[in-house]
Amino acid sequence: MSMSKMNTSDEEGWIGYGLKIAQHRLRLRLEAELAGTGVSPSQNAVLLAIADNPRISNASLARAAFVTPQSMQGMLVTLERDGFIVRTPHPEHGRIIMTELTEAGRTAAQAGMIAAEAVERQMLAGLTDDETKLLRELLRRCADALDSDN
Amino acid sequence: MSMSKMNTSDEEGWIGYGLKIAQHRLRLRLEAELAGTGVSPSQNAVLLAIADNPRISNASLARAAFVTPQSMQGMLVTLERDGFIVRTPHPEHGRIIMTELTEAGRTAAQAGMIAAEAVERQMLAGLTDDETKLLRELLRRCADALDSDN
DNA sequence: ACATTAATGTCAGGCCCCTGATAATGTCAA
DNA sequence: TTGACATTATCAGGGGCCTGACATTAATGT
Repeated sequence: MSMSKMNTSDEEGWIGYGLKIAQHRLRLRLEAELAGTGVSPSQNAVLLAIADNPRISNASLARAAFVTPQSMQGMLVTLERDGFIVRTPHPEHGRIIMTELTEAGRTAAQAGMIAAEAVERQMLAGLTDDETKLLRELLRRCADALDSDN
Repeated sequence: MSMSKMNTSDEEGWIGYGLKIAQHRLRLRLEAELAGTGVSPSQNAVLLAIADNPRISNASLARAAFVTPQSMQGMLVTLERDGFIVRTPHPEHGRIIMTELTEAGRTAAQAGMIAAEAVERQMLAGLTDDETKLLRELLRRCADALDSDN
């Protein structure tokens, strides 16, 4: 594989690989941190989004999480089945269904926020403030370069 | 949202979020680039791993891809069903099943390699060589900080 | 007013990844 | 040899994401 191509900056493999590893471990750590709450990392993100934006619609949640409405629909069905949210039709807009946290949902969201902050802190423990800021900027520039409709 | 919290380096949200966005767009771009080959990004990664390591076992592939043997098992079943690989029992070891590329698999792997390189280039188009090297190092340090068994 | 378009919610089906469980095959020490 | 342990492969079931297809409602243009 790749026999001595020491031309530019290809040392030690692709950035896409490092990206995958970092997010893989981030997910594992967050799963472990959320073990007591009964929600997955993805579900936790949805609960936090609802906490920040009550009575939000399925489509809006999907856009916020960068997933399709069908994917978010599946998550909301599960979250409602498990008692973390309730979904009620919009009083005026006949088609929108509002999603709100239950008491269990608020409890889980609060614990999930603490868990997410703890994992983020652990991930950045070895970085200085300047390095953290730089990393965020580099990631944003990579994402921008990959944007389909730039 | 986020009303002026200019304390340290928390500007513009979490690194975990930026990580998710970058990998999301990377996956979308790679899916588009692989559209003609009939394989997904995950399948492409498996084909490349087999190309680099013929007669590899399911368990070894799973370790290389950081997934469980059960997950890899599902992918191999699909790849064999679609004619990209063949799986034959190991002549000596009795339990191991060797995985090898078919002619279609080799063709797809070659096209997939080109596609992956193209997407990587696009992602890093706006970064200097030094910035690329720094990004790779920062990602590695983040992954190390999250390692369970460090 | 009417037709077209956009937005929303939903069902069905598939892929990728996970945990739990099972079975068969090395491997190695007592 | 035998028994404990590790490795490998696999089945079953679930979560999270996707595309395709559909129906309903809102918004818009003529």
